[in-house]
Amino acid sequence: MNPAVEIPSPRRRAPASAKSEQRVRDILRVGREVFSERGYERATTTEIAQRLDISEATVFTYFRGKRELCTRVIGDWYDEIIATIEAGLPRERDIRTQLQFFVQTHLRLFLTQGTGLCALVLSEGRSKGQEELGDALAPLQRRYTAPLMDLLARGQASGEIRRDVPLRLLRTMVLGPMEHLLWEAVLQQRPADVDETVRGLLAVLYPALQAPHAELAALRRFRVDVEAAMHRADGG
Amino acid sequence: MNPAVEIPSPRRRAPASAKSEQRVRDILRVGREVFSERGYERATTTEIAQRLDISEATVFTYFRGKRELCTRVIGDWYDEIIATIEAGLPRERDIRTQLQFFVQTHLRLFLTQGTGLCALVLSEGRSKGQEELGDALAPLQRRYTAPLMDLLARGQASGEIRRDVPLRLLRTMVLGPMEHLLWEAVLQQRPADVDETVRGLLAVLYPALQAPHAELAALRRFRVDVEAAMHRADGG
Amino acid sequence: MNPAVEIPSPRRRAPASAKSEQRVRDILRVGREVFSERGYERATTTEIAQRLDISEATVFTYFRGKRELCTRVIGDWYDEIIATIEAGLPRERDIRTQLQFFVQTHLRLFLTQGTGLCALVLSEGRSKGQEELGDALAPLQRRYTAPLMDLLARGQASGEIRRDVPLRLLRTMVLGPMEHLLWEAVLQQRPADVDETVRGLLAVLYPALQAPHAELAALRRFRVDVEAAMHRADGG
Amino acid sequence: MNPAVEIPSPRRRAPASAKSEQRVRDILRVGREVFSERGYERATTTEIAQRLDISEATVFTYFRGKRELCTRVIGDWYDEIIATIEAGLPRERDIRTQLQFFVQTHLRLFLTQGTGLCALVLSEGRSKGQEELGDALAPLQRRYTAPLMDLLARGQASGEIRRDVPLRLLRTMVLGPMEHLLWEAVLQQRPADVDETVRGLLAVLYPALQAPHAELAALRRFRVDVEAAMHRADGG
DNA sequence: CATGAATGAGACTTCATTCAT
DNA sequence: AATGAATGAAGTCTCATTCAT
Repeated sequence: MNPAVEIPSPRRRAPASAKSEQRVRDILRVGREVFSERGYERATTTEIAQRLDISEATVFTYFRGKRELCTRVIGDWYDEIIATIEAGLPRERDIRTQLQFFVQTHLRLFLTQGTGLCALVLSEGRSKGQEELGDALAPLQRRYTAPLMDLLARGQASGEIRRDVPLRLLRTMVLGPMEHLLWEAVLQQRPADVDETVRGLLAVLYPALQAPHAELAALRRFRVDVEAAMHRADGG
Repeated sequence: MNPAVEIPSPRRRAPASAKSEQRVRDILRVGREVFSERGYERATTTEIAQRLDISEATVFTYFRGKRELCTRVIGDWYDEIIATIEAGLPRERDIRTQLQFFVQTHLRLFLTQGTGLCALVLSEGRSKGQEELGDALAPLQRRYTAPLMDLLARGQASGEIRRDVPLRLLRTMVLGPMEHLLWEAVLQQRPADVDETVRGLLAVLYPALQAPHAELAALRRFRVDVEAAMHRADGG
Repeated sequence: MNPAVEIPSPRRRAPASAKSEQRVRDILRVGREVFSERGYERATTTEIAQRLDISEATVFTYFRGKRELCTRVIGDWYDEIIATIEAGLPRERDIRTQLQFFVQTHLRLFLTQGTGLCALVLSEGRSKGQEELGDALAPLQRRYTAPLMDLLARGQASGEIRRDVPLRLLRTMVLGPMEHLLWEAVLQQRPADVDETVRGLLAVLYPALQAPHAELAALRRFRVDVEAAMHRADGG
Repeated sequence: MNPAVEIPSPRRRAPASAKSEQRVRDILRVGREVFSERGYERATTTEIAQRLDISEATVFTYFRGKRELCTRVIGDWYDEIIATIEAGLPRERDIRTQLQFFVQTHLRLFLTQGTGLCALVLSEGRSKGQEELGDALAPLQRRYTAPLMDLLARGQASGEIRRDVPLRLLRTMVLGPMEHLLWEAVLQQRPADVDETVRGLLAVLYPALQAPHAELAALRRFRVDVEAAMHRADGG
């Protein structure tokens, strides 16, 4: 028994019934709105409560505090993204197609509902004095980039992706431009044409990732294939 | 001098002596430190004043308030970057060399002191009720990317940079990975070897920007056209 | 540089001018009132501010928080007691006289203004979760009992106090009844006749402390001395 | 049963079944634990409910509120002590033996679970706006010290205890050191050897309470008279 | 010009208590 | 009888900003 250790008085347990689960969802939903609109510091528990027309105390019945709520908001959002990617990634297709899916899905999710959250993560996750949040984010960040790393690794194994450059750098080449596009979108409040952007991005990006001469070979094969297909269509 | 922030706008007095100007510079310098270390909300006028060993009230003698000080800090920072790039860019050398200078200079400036300011801009330019700042930022953002856009355009003109992709996208391919590298560096507290990093980045990046050989270019265009046609057929 | 260490934003320094010292004194004075009337938990910074007709924020300009204010209040009070004892203790007189001074001074100080503070220290200094306050008190507690321990030790050296019992127990025999008297006074809100009480207490207490047969010897000597004095008065 | 707290006073229902009584006992038992560990203010109904694994609301079904529960807890505790002493006191033995029983029983009861409750009484019986509790405590306090007073009175009657000092003071000499020992034990987290402590305490204490020999008594009275006369001459 | 001093406004958080079910 | 759920009221503390000197 160390006398210097203060035993904290136990917190109220958050209920777990159907009704309360709804409450949790409501608070998370509105919390996501407010945090993404205002950022962590400018978001207030008061505003979250007001938008739901509930007492501020109720928010604290379901979440230990502002910080935990924010962590949950971000965590849930990551989970959604990760789930969407993992569920939809067309693993049987070629690497380029998978990459395109990856990029497109991300941009769509971010641009349609997530610019605020994106900024939240980007700015709150890194500034000094936010290590708790940063720490909570680290594993999510890993799970979040895992599919991409895996994709690139498989590409290297199959020879579709160049092997003369560390994976880390390739990842940077993919995520970097994506983030930059988001940043532009955030600053300009302009929600851009995702599909068009993705096509353009891939056109520049993929050659950089390909094995040095593979592109030429692939395009030639492609041309031959298309030609053959046309012949089949014409003649058959 | 950035037009959006150049009015000193003191509330009661307009100091113009040499001593006053030194004060303004001091406050801007320390303000930059503090804002970049802590972000806007977590930065306090108290801390800024204490680091200068002056009274908090003095800060308010020279700046209308925290917000204005922050705007000036950001504006000055942009000005510096722009000036450094514009002054040093070796316009007589080939495009790759110029690009390398651009990338290297940026990474150096950012890694030295700019990651915090970068996040500051990101988080402040956005959230609700901060439109003023966002508006003040837009022209800076434009001037800031101008040298790069110019560089890429000259590259296209000279045939060193591919012409089959919009400039905007090429810019994204340059700035995106740079920013991502910075973000990684900050999160991992690993002060990265700038020169080494720049070399690696350019090795992957430049080929993607280069004008491809004729056959390659034609094949690429072909592929893009087919894809677009497919999309039209699919989506309508 | 450990990224997990959060650098706290620096606190405002408490001013040190004559005016501000007066403020500190005022707040300590009223803080002493309120803490002693209500105990730590029920005392509020709001009430302290209201009684002084100042803003609550002002209290926090001069003290880091409620806890620090309370610690200062208690510390100052101890200091007063210690100073009074140390200054007034008649070291040239016999042990009994010194002990009487010690007991009397304490009871007077406690009963006239300190019952609330006494209860504050007794109850707040020991309950779980108050270790910070308890720790701050420990050295005071030592300084506070030091004169008594010294007194008893000198008594043992001179043969006036029995040596067959550990000092600790003797100290308990002195402080215990004193505290009990205070406790009674606190609970009954009855401020008791200090002088009368002290005389009675000493009459019972001192014999218990004396060397087993010393009392008899001392009283005999006393009687002889008084008689001699009377003779001198009559005859001389 | 303590008259001041015997009314169960449920707000809406008056449960009287065996099951209900068990609930009341459970809550009182755990309430005692929590109040004694944390003190009144820092104890929470949440913690009491959680330790019993019942709903907070249930506590309020059986007690009007926190305050009433606390009053009952204290009352029951007093009742227990009083009952234990009254039942076990060996009235047929000599006074010293009875006193030893009294002291030993108290220390044991206190050290087992009572130090917190002791402080609880001390802090709750006092501060402003708590007069109700203080009033409820007074009769308990009286019943609680009654056996000791009786003991000492019988000692005086039989000549075993000195008669030259008011009973009240003798009581103080007994209870005071006991309480002080408890306090030390709590502060030092050292669970003291009760039997050893009691022996030591009695060895110093009892002689002080004993009727002195005739000469000694006369001399003591003489000394006190002289002192009183001096005081009259000096002050009054 | 510089600042010591003060503060209004508001943030997060806790907890005893109520009430419908 | 028991409780899930909600909340009013209150408390501590922070900070940009003002103003007289």
